[in-house]
Amino acid sequence: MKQDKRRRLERAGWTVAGATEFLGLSAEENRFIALKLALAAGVRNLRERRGITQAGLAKQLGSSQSRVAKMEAGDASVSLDLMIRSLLGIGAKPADIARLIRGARAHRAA
Amino acid sequence: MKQDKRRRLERAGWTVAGATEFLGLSAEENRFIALKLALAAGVRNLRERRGITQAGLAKQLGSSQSRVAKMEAGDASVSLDLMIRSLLGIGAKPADIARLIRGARAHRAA
DNA sequence: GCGTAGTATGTCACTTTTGACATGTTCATG
DNA sequence: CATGAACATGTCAAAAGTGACATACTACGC
Repeated sequence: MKQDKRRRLERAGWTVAGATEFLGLSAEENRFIALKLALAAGVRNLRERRGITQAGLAKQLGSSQSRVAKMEAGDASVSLDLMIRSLLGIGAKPADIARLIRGARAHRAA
Repeated sequence: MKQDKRRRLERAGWTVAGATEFLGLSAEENRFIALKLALAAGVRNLRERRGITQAGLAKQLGSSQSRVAKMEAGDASVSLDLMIRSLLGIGAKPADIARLIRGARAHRAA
């Protein structure tokens, strides 16, 4: 399970080198990643709900399909800035974003 | 008042070129900036509450005093990533961050 | 099978963000 | 008014993030 989580994170480009907590991620790194993953999921959900494609969203953001894909995959190479911009771009309100963040949990392995 | 707001934003490095809404910022740009400012204020508040200096926080983040100062000033050159990391670094929980975001209002001029 | 629409993944030149440093400001205390 | 501590502002080389593109995978209708 831990191996599984580590592999998934590394797959997404996260450097799982590290320190203290239960998987070698500090409590804060862990929270930060959880938060990004929550937002990533939020983008995908909302986008699908809106019935638009990654390419569509990308165009509307002045970005590219590949970037949107990476974003939704929780790739380490995409910034929170882009995620938040995307959410706003899809029409999420600050309250919606707040909800996503509040709901972010250090995710347990599948 | 509008002039005042514009000047304050430009002072902080924001490119206030633009488009549609009441100050030439689109609704989304506007929300995005408001959100950053809310987080900036949150960092300062929480840091002071903790009684640590900018230099102290910087050290703990592996950053520098000047960057923390810019961040708290809402400078356009600092990313959401750094702000969120800072909040987590000070000990804010996701719920706290969510509260800050939810409370973000497109700020009216002074 | 073949084509097509949507998504995933890798790479890269270009841009933005970064930490570091210098330097300036403010304000309290001797 | 010196000295020091905390904060502000500017600059820059290095690092991280970016859009774009190519290309691959998947699933559906033909």
